[in-house]
Amino acid sequence: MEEPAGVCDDERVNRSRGQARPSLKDVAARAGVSPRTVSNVVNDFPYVAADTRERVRTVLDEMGYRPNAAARSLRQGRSGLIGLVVPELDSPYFGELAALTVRAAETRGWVVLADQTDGDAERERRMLDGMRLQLVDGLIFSPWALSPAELRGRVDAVPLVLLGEREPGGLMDRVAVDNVSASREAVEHLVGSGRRRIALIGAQPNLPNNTAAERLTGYRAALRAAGMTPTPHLEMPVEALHRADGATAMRALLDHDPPDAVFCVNDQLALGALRVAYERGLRVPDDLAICGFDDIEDGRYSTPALTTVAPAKEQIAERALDCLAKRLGPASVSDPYRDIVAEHRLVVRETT
Amino acid sequence: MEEPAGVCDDERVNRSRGQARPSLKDVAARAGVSPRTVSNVVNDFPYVAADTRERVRTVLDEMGYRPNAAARSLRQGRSGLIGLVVPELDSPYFGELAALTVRAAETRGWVVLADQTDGDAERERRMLDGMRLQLVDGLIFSPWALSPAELRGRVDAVPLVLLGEREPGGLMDRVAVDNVSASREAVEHLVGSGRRRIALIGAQPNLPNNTAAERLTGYRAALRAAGMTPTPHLEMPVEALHRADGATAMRALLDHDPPDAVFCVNDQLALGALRVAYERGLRVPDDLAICGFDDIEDGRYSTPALTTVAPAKEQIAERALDCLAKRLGPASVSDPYRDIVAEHRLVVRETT
DNA sequence: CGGTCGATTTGCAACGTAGCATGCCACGTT
DNA sequence: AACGTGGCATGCTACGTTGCAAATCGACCG
Repeated sequence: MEEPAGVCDDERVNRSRGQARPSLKDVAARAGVSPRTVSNVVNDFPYVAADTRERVRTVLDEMGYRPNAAARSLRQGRSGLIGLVVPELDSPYFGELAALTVRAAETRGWVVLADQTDGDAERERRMLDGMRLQLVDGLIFSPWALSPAELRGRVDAVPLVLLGEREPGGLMDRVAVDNVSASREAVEHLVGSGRRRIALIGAQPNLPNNTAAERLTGYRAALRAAGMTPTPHLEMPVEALHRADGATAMRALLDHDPPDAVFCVNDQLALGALRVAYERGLRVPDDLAICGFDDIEDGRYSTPALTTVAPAKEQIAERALDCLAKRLGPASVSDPYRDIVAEHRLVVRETT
Repeated sequence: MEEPAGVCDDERVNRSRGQARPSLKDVAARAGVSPRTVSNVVNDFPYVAADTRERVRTVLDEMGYRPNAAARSLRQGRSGLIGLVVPELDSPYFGELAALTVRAAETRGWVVLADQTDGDAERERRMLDGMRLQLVDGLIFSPWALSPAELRGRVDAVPLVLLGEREPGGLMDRVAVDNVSASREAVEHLVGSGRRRIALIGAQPNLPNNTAAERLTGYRAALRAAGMTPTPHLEMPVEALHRADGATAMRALLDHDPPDAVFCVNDQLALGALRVAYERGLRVPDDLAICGFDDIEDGRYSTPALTTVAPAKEQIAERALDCLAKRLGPASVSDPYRDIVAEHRLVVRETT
């Protein structure tokens, strides 16, 4: 480790590894001012003479100074990073959500650190308790396998916003659509178009995941409201919420007890089901109606195009960031936790 | 949470709200050892007596100590973060790539900071030069709008791996499939199945993006090899590489000069084209064959399922991380830059 | 019993930055 | 001429951590 030598004026542009990046001190030495003054220039502090500012700016440019994020973070106690933890980044819904979150965070000067848990409880725990919590100013977390009790038990001081999942103690901020109402509307739409044997794909009896459970609740409510009786064997459980699982469930349904409509708890399942309908030679929507949830882009271009429930994803991202911004503000501690309901709407396309 | 009594009174500024996270010093005071010893325990330094280690461990647990990432990063000059910069996180290909990268990085003890540029040149520049470069140990960058010349001009502070794009000077590591060969194989497959009027969707004449250009080259090569002459008006330009663009291009083709096959430079375009074929009542693959590129999951479940070129995405992620790991290692400086070719294979499904 | 060695523990310093308080200067006022 | 005053510049310090080297201790050897 050697000194950057202050006066070194050889510009090594194409060198594989230039010397260490200049610090405030290096710039200060070159500009003939104190490090503190350079800091004042960098941070646009008011009392800096115009010519000094000019000169320092020039040197800053020359030397290609960039603030050291670690030092800043250490000094100010803020990193400007927020964590986004979702089950999987490669599922369309979470991909879109991640994109929207990154975009929205950018306008607030935040950088997003994205992580996925693959729906694994252990990994979810690690995200909530692990070291990287010391790295982010706040966390947006979409739980999957972790029970609400465990969520409540977390000790950390970092502001946390839950997506989708409600934490029963009311001890955390949360943003989600009204899954029960939304599902109910969707299924009522199926009922309204004359369907009588309406199945559901996507029950997850062994997971504490509220989202699927709430959508199941809405489905049942719609059936009952129409004078039908929810039938257990029309409620298809799935391992995961991918296309393959939707396909498997659809095959099982068709083999045993063909319905005239399926409500799927997400679009991926619906697209899997749609594919199976095609394989079996069923006409959609004539022989079988299909409705999904999430309004992922794939569904808009499937053949036929998928009817679905569209949650206001931008709103979800924005509101989640709002929550964090509020918690990171001055009055953070005392504010009551919020349960924000994002909008949704039923988008009727060609599968119903 | 109880008030830690007694010895802790000498912490004055540290505890703002009684909830401040404990530092090594706090733990040390409570355990009756020096901060350095606590550090030794945390880092599994060998020379620590068994009972001391035990005692310190207990206190660490009690106080819920977590290392401060900023301080560590400042001290060691390494943050354990790597940046992943892609055009868009919500496009299936990059979503899958991001997921694989995050997963692979995890096994190496790295955390991924995901960013998207929306294909905007200015934003790409910002990513390459901006502050967050001071935050990450390395960068995996998938350029879109930035010209190779600009790439070369960057003052390199951290190791950089390019995805897809080749930087002509050979001054950077790069991982990509052999786009020319892969495209050629795909188009040869179309030729081999008797197609004679083979269009391409996805030319990007105004972008320096090599990927699309290379795939165009492969397409032309295959045609020539089959004794056909590439026709400009069968090479459809697109604004972006989304489904909508594929649909638009397909409509234009069908309106003016219907082909009997289309090779699309990515799957999203192909799915958009497929959708239009359906709208126009064309039978796929009888009337029109369609082939894509990327092997995104949607294509496996579309109706009919999409023939495509499958790049070895896991390999791309792993190799890119390999490059970074190597550059971050001791012999970093002198190593020659590598141009890694990832594998690919043609996956024939139902659209051809 | 002095000396040496290895095991264990510790103090000091520094990474780069920004908060705080103070010092310096020119200018205008009393 | 002494005294504010406001604009401007700068030391000093701490944020939490770890590399380095030195200090402490008991045990063992000659």
